[in-house]
Amino acid sequence: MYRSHTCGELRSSDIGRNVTLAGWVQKVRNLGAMTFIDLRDRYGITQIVVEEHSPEQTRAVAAGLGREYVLQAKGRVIERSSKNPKMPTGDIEVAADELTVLNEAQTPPFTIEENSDGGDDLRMKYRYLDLRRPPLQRNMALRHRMAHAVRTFLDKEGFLEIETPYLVGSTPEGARDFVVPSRMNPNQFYALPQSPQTLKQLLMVAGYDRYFQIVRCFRDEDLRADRQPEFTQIDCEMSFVEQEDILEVFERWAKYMFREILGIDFTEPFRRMPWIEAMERFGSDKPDMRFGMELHDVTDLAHGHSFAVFDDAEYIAGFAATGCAGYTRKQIDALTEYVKRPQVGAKGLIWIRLDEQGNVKSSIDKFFTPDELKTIAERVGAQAGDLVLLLCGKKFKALTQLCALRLHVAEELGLRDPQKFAPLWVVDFPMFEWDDETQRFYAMHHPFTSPKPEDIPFMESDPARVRANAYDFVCNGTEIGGGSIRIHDAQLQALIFKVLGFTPERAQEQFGFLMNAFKFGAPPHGGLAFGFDRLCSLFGGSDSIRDFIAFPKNNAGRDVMLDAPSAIDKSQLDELYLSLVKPE
RNA sequence: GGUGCGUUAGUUCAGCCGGUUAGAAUACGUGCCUGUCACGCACGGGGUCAGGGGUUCGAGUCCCCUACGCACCGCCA
Repeated sequence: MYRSHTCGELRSSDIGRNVTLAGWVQKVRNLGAMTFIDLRDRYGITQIVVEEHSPEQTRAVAAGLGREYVLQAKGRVIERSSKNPKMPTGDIEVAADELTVLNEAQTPPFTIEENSDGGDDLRMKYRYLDLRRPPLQRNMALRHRMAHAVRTFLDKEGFLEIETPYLVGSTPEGARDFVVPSRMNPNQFYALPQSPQTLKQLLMVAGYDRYFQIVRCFRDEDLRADRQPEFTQIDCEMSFVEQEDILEVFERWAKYMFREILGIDFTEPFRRMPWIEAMERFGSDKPDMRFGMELHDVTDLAHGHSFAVFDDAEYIAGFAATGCAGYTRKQIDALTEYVKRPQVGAKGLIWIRLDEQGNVKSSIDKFFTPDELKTIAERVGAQAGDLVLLLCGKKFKALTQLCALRLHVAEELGLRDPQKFAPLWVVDFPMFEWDDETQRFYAMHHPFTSPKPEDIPFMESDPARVRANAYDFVCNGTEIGGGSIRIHDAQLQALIFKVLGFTPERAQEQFGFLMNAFKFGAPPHGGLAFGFDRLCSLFGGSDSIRDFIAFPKNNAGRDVMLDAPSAIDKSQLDELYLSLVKPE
């Protein structure tokens, strides 16, 4: 028996027991006649004490220990003469009778403690060491508990977890596919699924009216802090449902998750907001609702004052930065610099200061009377002590820039509290999105999304006007999930493909399997998928999903621990009928 | 495909306007220390300043290229 207890479980009630612990040596504090050893496993840390009267052999082992040695300690639980209230096990320690080194360890390249001294890159290279650290172990445990809670809830609701294949066919729309060559089918390729979208719709045709899967998805696109080439979705689909039925089930699910995992009760229904309203009030289809500072259109008030910047702009809007009237010139300049960064892309920033006495001061004093400025300030909801920030330009461009500025100011004001959660549903997304580059419409969600029945008449005359039965679940400015009611009618599906510029032949070639299936009795259906990694990072209070994935990829999509991707042997290439071309 | 920032001891970083022997903290090693828990004290070892090229009497420092890392834009139905 290697151990009788873990390193996290002994308490003062265990005093007097003979125990055996095993774990990793986190720290050795040698005081001369006595030595303290912090022994760590994933359950916690227990202090082992070796004293002058301990057996000679034990003292010798203690003297030779290094960091991360794997150690077995046998001894008696005793009360500490000086307790450590910071540790759960801080009232006791184990007086070692016998120490056994189960394995030695090289000195690790960074400290394996609550807060490591190692940088991201190094910790990624030695991920197995980083994963020993308590924060990562908490994250992995959180992820496990969340996956478990998902399955518990959906099982109770009658959902079946059904696995779909990872080797599937390539799809032209959407993200770039990862492809896998087929040895048995020369010059042909599988693709790894970007999502099991069409497969789960086929399961609906097959009558599995409540399906879910916690499933890996693959997209060969550039990475971000919250984007990995392989990521995990909670993928769900239901038959004989309308949008309202799906939102009802998954709102209960989300509340269940908040309650089970975080102990937070949401008694009120989640907010709902049409897409256009989210864009106009927050400049984003995933607004952060933890704080106010909503955007307001002031175009009518701003035009016609001989201020060319405004008069030339299609849209002028802004918001009141709460309590920022005291911002110095330097701070306002910094905000101006911020919006002028290429990532934001604004040309400049207009401000109106509304001080505590109600006086106005503005960068556009020359063009507006104080009363006119006050009217603008009132429109954006400014109170005394606020700083009104205005941007202008093309409508959605200005709104998007204002969104960035709003989040930036909120960050500065500490309003983006990771302990606070503001969930909402964004609904009524547009069906199509125009792409200037290719001069055609793309499906904003995906081409199987159903349009609002009342908008179908505009499908060919004014596609931009058509709204979809599509919805996103948003929390704290992050898109956590999204879905739609699908098309189950082959004719309507054919019409959508037409609007998207598919010839009937091409639609048949790419999605024939789905359209054929729809001829055999497809039920009305719809569903949604949640980004599980993002959900974990949201619940874990972190911005990076990498902290919640055991073995993530770096910025360039590389696994620096495995050193993948890598070259393969000529013989492997030959088997696959592949030859390599030198990159430019 | 693009933009910005970065790369100096095992690690995290400092290193001014280009100047003579490149520092700190921590980790590591040795010794001392009976209540530590960020133990303390003393001593010690440890550097291809990412790589290459250039400017200069002289480059960690300035310029160019490359590699790598991070963040972002494009992209992500």
